[in-house]
Amino acid sequence: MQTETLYSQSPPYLETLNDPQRQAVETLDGPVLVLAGAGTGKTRVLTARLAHLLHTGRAFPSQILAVTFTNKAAQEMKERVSGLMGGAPVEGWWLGTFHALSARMLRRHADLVGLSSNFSIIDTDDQLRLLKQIMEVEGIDTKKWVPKAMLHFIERWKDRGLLPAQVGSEDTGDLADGKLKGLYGRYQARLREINACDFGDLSLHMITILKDPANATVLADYHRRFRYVLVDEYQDTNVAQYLWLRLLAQGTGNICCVGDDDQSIYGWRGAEVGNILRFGQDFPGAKIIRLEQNYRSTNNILKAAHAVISNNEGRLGKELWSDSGDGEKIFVRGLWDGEAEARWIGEEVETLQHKKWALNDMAILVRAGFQTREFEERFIKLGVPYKVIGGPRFYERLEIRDALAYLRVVMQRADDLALERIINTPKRGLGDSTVQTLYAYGRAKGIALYDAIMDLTQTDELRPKVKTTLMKLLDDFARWRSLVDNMHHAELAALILEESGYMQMWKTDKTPEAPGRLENLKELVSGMSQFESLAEFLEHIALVLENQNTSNGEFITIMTLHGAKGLEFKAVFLPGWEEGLFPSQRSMDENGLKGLEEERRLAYVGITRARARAYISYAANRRMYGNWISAIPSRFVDELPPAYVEVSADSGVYQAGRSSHWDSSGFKPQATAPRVVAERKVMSEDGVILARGDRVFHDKFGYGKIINIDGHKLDIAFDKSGTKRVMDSFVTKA
DNA sequence: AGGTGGTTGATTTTT
DNA sequence: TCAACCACCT
Repeated sequence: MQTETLYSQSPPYLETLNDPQRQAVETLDGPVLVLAGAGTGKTRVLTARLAHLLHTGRAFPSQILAVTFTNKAAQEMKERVSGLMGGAPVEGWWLGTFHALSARMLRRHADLVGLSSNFSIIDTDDQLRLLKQIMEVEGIDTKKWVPKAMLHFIERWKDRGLLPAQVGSEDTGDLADGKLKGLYGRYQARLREINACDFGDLSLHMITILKDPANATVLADYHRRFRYVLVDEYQDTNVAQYLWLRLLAQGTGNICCVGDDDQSIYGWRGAEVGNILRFGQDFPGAKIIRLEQNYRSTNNILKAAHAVISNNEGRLGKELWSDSGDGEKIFVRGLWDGEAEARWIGEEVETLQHKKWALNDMAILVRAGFQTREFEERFIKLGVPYKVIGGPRFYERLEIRDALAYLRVVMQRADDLALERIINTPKRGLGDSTVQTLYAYGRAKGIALYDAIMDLTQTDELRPKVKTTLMKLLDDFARWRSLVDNMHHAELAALILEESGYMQMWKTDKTPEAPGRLENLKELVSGMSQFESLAEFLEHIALVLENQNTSNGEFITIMTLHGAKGLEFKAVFLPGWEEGLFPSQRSMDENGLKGLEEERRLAYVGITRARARAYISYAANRRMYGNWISAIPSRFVDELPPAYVEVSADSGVYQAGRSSHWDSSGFKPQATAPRVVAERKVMSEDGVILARGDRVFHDKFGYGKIINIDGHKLDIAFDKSGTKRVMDSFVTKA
């Protein structure tokens, strides 16, 4: 691709860009939305744009606010821009995730929302414990109202930028006996008391600060500071983040958002596709630039993906193309059951290996985590090395969280959640009842647990043994705290873990996990050295720590579709394309058309991960939660145009496409309602014509009666296994 | 404090 | 089906 430097007047980072890319880089003023389709060189544009701002002298690094969603993206941007700028590290700019940047700002203004600047950032686990405690105090039945579900509502309110007072009572309904709004208020108050924020608070508090006229100088200061705002993955922003961006970008109005509405797949955790769809209205005078030339996939793959996503209504619209030729068709395969599916994929993987394709070039992308098992079992049997991406992160591990809790209490004695976590770990004989007494006292006095212990150990209210233990614990913490400034934090951490008896606890533990946990603790301590201070380390743990993929070598990747966003593989396997599994029933039940469209975007993401080959499969029977479900192929399979796919099916399995003319009469799948088409003649396995009311026999479910006919799909009330939907070719007339 | 049986309920995940 | 959680028991 390296051509003559005929246009060498322009800086090198501009030369290899295509026209729209170049436009996206050079349109610096005013609001710009770059609609960057999959594989269209988004990162190149982002980094070139940053380089351009610096190169042209439009801005110093410190005048640029560049926001990403993940630390990985932030890191990559940092490295690549520095590469474009001739290797010099770019210092002093505001580049990071929404959360990290918000935290950085909030630490400067914490007092404006009643926090002090050393606030803790709590994770989901702590959030849940906190809410549960509040619910118990408020006398709400935590069986009937599951704290996790209640927390979900609170988080969605936060995502929408709503403070407790702004939540409409119609939003809460009878949730938690109609007390959820109040619980949200208590939850926020409690967070303030323990000087902590949850993730949502980071942006929420900043919005509160920035939009309060009393803090006009703070806002003005940021406006003066940030001349250019750049946002990656804009389709994943929630309303609070949108408000945050709008407030900060108001100064110059120079905001550039990059994203792809067709790849918005995080609606369930508050992302608002509407943000990107409404960009033109939200930022008047906005330029919209489309990147549609794809450098990743063949045209068959792009066209098939486009055909699927075209069924969505809420789109800005864009069609990818490539100059790399049509390539191979997508393989669509129907199989008998999940096991057959795994076997088939295993065979295809081996075939590709014989063709000298590397395992690292292949991935299996599933809708839900439980689907990985069948493939793991198969690959173990075949001796094919694989790796499942996902699962618990390092810092989510029990022992790491315990260790961090010790450090948190050292740093911030008001951190009740942390103290509660380790007060009796290792076992010190401080049971539930003791903790309850301490909490009750603290609540009554309105003081932190730590201070409650200080008070109560001065009295005779506690049993002597408990009192001594607590005094010893306070003593320990006081000593550790006194060492913070005089000792290297990694050493201090090791000392704390040793002196507290925490290390000893795992050394004496005889469970098989214990050695691994000790290993992790050592890793934690040694990993601390690369940070300046304990405070910086804790911030990093809370906001920045990545799941590192350290392992190398040859393996096929198994992961969820969500996890695959942004990645690409030469060959991609997409199993489980069945109604109910993908699109997920729950998604459709809970969010109707919106849910279905998000599932469809997920399908789009999946297909567009493939460079050269894509395999899509569905099983006619699948075991779910212990019983067999007969499944029908996903509607997304039907949405793949025959021209771009090669369809085949095991004998006895309904073949998508071939006989799909049954629904070719202008019939469009509906979002929520079951498909209903005119009743017509259908045939059993042996060619006998079936009608509603007929008794039939099914291999797995036994005898039953047809209660409804929908195309080739029959609703059958089985005598033993209830009503199920099966394909006509699976039954015989009884 | 530690073990057991019975119930429940079960996507997607970053920070 | 199966794992996680909790109430209850020893």
